[in-house]
Amino acid sequence: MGKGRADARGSRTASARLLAVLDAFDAEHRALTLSALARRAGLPVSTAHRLVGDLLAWGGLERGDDGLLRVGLHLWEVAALAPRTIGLREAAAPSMGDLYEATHENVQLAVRDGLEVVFVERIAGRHAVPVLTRVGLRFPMSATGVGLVLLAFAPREVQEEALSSPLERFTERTVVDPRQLRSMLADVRRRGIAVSDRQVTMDALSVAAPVRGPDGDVVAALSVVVQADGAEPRTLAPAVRTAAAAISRSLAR
Amino acid sequence: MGKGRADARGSRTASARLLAVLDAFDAEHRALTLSALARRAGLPVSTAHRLVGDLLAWGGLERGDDGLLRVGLHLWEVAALAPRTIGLREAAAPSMGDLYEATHENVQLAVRDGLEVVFVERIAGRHAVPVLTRVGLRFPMSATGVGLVLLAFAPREVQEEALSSPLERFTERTVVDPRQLRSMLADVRRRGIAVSDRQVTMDALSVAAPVRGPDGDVVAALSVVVQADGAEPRTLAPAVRTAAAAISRSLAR
DNA sequence: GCCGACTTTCCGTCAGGCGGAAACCCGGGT
DNA sequence: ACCCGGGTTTCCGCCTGACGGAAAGTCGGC
Repeated sequence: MGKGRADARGSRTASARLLAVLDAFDAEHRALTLSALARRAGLPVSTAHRLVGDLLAWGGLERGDDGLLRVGLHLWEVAALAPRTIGLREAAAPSMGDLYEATHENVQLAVRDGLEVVFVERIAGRHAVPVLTRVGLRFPMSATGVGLVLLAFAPREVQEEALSSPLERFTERTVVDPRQLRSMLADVRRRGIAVSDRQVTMDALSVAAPVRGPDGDVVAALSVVVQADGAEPRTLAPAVRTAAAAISRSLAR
Repeated sequence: MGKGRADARGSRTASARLLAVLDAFDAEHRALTLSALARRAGLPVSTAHRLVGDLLAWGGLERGDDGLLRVGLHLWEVAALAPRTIGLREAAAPSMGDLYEATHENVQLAVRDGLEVVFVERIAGRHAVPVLTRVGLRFPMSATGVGLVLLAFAPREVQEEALSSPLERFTERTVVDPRQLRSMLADVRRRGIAVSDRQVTMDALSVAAPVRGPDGDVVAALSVVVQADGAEPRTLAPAVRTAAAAISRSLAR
């Protein structure tokens, strides 16, 4: 019988099939052949072929000179209308620029989706520490600086759920004990700033602050990532906090 | 040919219907009620209702607290995998940052799609001239700086087609005579730089240079937009050209 | 020239998409 | 209180056009 994922294949709606085609792409698979795509989507090739044809015509996919299929520009255009993307970016860009100019380090903006954070914008200097986050990527909330902020200010249910599932470990310093995490979160709420010290990679440290929407609830988190050794988070905190506040202010209008 | 418009409603494939739902959103309509959406997509409400349901479940749309429908984060995630988005952005970010720091003006990156340019990235300072372009927006090629660059280096057929259709006018200085445009393009090719002087709005001027892919063909255009009066394009040109060259270089590896 | 992997076309079957209609919900006007 | 208009959601019978197996076509490697 089939391998794991291709099971319920007879019983999917037409839309689900089309969306499965899109889901076949991810950060490791940005270019696919038709049959690889069909395989990953759990669809017969002939079906995939038709759906891909529709998507190509629409601009949701494009075929490169090498014949491989990739995500298309038109899809990106409509996706760029997502409220927590464009709107936030526009509002955040100037302050992020300021912060970058002041620090010359990676400046990142992220929002929460479910139990994960999604990075929506990033300004990366050429001299900044290389980090493994990238725009469009998901991360668990428990490790990163932005994650701590977004978790600390998330609704109760979300916090409970996040704390009840086992915490993913990245480094020896990653916090995996729920009790310890809980007290860190309280600390974040009190100080309005989060520090993730080597919790995601051993050479990086990030300082994050909440960005608030018009009605005061936290809608995003801003962070700066710096080299871990020798860095002094205390000096960064005020800059990050004020930049985040500036973004909040421009969201308010 | 045409990207989907709302047309003959009976004769559409299932996928086309789903994609029509997405196309109902644009820069002026980022949040829609179900019935408005149905109207714009040219679909019966009940059909739209089902499709929207599928998209909500998948994360392609989300329903705000106000009950309105908006483009969802998950759609944006997969769209972020588009090659001419993420890849370019990553490569371009540092140089764009440098250019911004040197000028403190709007720095923009655009690619060509069909007969139009699409802006894929922009760094906007708080002191920069307000411009009407925005990330994710389309523009005709004939007016903007980036458009001139992308048109000048586009394949013959594209140039012919662009020159044969009537050119859109934005200001009194917009070039609408094909002969004149043709000579401007030759000039752009010769000098490796394009200047759009008040051709899109009367207060702005942009200077653009080509970004080349690994095999030497022009894949994008980089531009700086400045206040039109008093600006001296000649001083900007070298900076833009070198930044664009730096991006080309980092694409080559 | 043969073989394997991928792409594209064809077509008979029948699941499930489609959309009209009716029920439901909600706020605002009188 | 009542109705009315606009939106949303549910229901269900008809019939279309999606589905996918199979075969033909294409390309490249050995």
